[in-house]
Amino acid sequence: MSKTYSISELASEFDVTTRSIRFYEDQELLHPTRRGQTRIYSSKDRVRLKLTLRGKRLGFSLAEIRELFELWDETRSGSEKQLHLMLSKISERKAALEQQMKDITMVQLELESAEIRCRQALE
Amino acid sequence: MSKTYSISELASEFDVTTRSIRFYEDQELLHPTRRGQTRIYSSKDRVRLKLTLRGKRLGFSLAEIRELFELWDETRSGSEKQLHLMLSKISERKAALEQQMKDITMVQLELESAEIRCRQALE
DNA sequence: TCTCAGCTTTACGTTAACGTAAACTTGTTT
DNA sequence: AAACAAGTTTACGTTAACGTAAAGCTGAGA
Repeated sequence: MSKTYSISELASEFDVTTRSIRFYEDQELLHPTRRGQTRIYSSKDRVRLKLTLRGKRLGFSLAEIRELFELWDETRSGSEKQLHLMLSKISERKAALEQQMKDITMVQLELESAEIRCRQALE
Repeated sequence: MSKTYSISELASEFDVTTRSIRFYEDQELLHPTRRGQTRIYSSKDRVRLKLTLRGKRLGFSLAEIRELFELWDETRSGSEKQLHLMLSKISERKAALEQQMKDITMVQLELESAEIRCRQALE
């Protein structure tokens, strides 16, 4: 038996509300089992939560994240068509991330020069 | 007289709707002048629109973007306090961007391995 | 003069991602 | 037994960032 987690453990570890975690389940990003009516999260669920939050920080919608999860799961048993779909989704994402990298670099430069301007204004 | 732009010029250049551009004005991100009732955008407005869209791609809210614009403008005439506030806002933003860089790198790695897995599944 | 593209304002509608409150169960401690 | 912490469902509320009519003004061309 590998490790399991309660909802509040995950909530405090990743600093999100239990409401959010349940909402992610509602959106089918997580699939905890139950002991009685209580949710039990596997380490797979934990990883998915981490990935979800990371995706959110990058501006992915929950629907997009879910789509990637599903495609990923289908990859094992995926038809050739599914696999090509996955590959195209992946390259979409990669392109978006490269654009973000560029954006970040630009904004960092702007922040640098803003900082210099501030420091000069302070003499 | 430096160059000016109509709303639809900017809309098509940056591939946003005129609705969005007017909304950004409503949120005080842009300050076009008028000729009659028609909006005239300066090249400063154009730059701000570009920065706004870049900020959005990075997950900044319009309110945050506006805050940075305002602080930036106040920097010229800013008191020492204002300048220090700006500096702290800047370092906040820089930290967030560094986190995003890390996130992107992680997700890129994951996408890479997903891609490899797909290609292997295709033989 | 008419029309028509392009601009305008006003204002209600929509979606995503939760927040918040109410009312309930279940296990544990006093 | 009583209370308390931690979990649950149900469901309405909220905010951001626009979408989408509806209805009107305005200058250039046929």
